Amino acid sequence: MSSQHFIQQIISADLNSGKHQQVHTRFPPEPNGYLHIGHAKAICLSFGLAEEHQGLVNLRFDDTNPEKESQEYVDAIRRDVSWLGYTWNGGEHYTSDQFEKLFQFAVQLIESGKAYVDHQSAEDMGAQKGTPTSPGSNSPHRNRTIAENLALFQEMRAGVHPDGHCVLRAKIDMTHANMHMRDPIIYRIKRAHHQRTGDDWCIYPMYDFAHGQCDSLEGITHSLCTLEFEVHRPLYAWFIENLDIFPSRQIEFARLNLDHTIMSKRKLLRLVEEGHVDGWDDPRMPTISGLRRRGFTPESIRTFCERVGIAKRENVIDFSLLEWALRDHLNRTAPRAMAVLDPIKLTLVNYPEGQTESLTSENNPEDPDAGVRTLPFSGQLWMEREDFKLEANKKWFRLAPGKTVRLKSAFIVRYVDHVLDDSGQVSEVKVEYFPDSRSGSDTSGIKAKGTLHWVNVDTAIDAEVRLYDRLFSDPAPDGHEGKDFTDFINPNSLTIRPHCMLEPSLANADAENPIQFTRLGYFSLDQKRTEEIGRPAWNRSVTLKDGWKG
RNA sequence: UGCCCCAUGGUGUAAUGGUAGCACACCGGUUUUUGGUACCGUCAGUCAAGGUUCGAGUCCUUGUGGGGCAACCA
Repeated sequence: MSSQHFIQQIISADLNSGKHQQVHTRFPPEPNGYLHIGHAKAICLSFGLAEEHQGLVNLRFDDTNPEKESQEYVDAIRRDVSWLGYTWNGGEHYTSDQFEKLFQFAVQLIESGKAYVDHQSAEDMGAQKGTPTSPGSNSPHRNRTIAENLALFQEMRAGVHPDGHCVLRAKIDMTHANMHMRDPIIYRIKRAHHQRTGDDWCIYPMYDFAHGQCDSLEGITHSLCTLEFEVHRPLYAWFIENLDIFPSRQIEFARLNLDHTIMSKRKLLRLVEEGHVDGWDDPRMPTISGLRRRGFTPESIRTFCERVGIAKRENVIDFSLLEWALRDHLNRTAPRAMAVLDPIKLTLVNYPEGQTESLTSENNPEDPDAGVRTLPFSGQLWMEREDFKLEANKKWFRLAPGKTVRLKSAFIVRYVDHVLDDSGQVSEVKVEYFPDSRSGSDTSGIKAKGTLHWVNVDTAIDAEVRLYDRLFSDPAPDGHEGKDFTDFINPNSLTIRPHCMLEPSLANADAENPIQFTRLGYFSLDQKRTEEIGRPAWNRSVTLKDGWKG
């Protein structure tokens, strides 16, 4: 029995005490942006907890601010949650479905003398609110009669008053130590077209007046949110108590922070709008859609979220944990293939002119069931530029004058000569091969320390490969006062290799099945870019761990 | 000069008054037709001071440090 985090403990206690018979959670995004890895943590938590207890999860779109929200975001959110592998078995809900009910709640509050209409300007109300260290003061409209408030609120709904002319406030305590309890605004007038309710409403409830009540109406037992809502909890409970409805409970946990990236929707939106990235799904983005396009798997993200844990303390997770989760999954599942990213020619001087042959190679040494594939081979191959060095020491296992290496799943070869191009760069390496060193039936007795990947020239696929580095060069791009996070954008976050050489089996690849390019990393086909350029384009999702301390 | 939350190796997270453990990262080794994987090992931690207790990472007090709270945003 593994240990439980504090929310699991609360749930166990509630189940054991009989407070609840079933766990019912919800994931409540505002459809005003794309989901990111931080949301993935919240999703895994709420869906995971329900799964654990055979409970229910609702997907709820918190759409109380029509000016910032849109259907595009609703669709993207649905897609991302599904992709992570979760099903909202408690149904799909919208706060806007409850607008009428919420209006009635407000009326109920007015009728019990706990809400009033205020006609002051935003500035005046702000001034009366006080500060965290000094109490606020009462509005001159605070003691209107119930009848007056009822009439005015009906007028607000009926569109009698212009935008911003008045608001409905809860009557709590203007001297409360918690700013959120100082007569919070619960309804405002806003003539904005809502993507679902159209122009039915010109007044919209505020977050605090909608969230807890929706939780309650949906029968949510445990309403999980991030720490910044901690100070809202007394208000959340106040509405539920004063409305006398199902007692959903809000519990807060620490949000996810990742080093070398940013996690605020507002800032991610700026990256998109200012053209720093290709869009919300740019493979460098920490969005779910970006990670998906980058080649991350749902399994890896879920593993990551598990490892990150749940607690109340502020945290910054190493990006390497995310990379580890991906490698861990793909090492077990991704088929291997060979590709040369920076090709130079490798000529076997003693290989019979015009001859070709077929070699076999295992698809995944970690998984015998993955089978084998055939590789065309000849005397004309591509090899990686960085696998050859003119001057090498004893620690260099790859090709160099005097060195002998194994070509993966093929033959052992020994350096003979090399050719320089006009600019003095190595353009071709010539080697002799040992016919009796064939992989699987090696009788040569020759030992080679290094193994190189290669691709046969005649059958190679020409492809674009996109290599990514972190988007920000600073571990905390938004943590510097006086500096904008865009100041820390890494100018080398994307490297495009326009003409790479891939083994022919990769002709059948698709975006859903990541591949390990032997010795290089995990890669996945980029559907969008492939269509754009009319030939294969691949993304490097993550490199292999590089144990070489050269 | 307020209120609320938090504090365990570099990072994250366990230990529910009774042996401070796990993972990632780092470093080293073994195996290896991927300088990958796997396996083994090293390094490294309870913010401070008091108190309660046979016994405190855990409970209490005070301090220190970090975070949050004053949108007609969520």
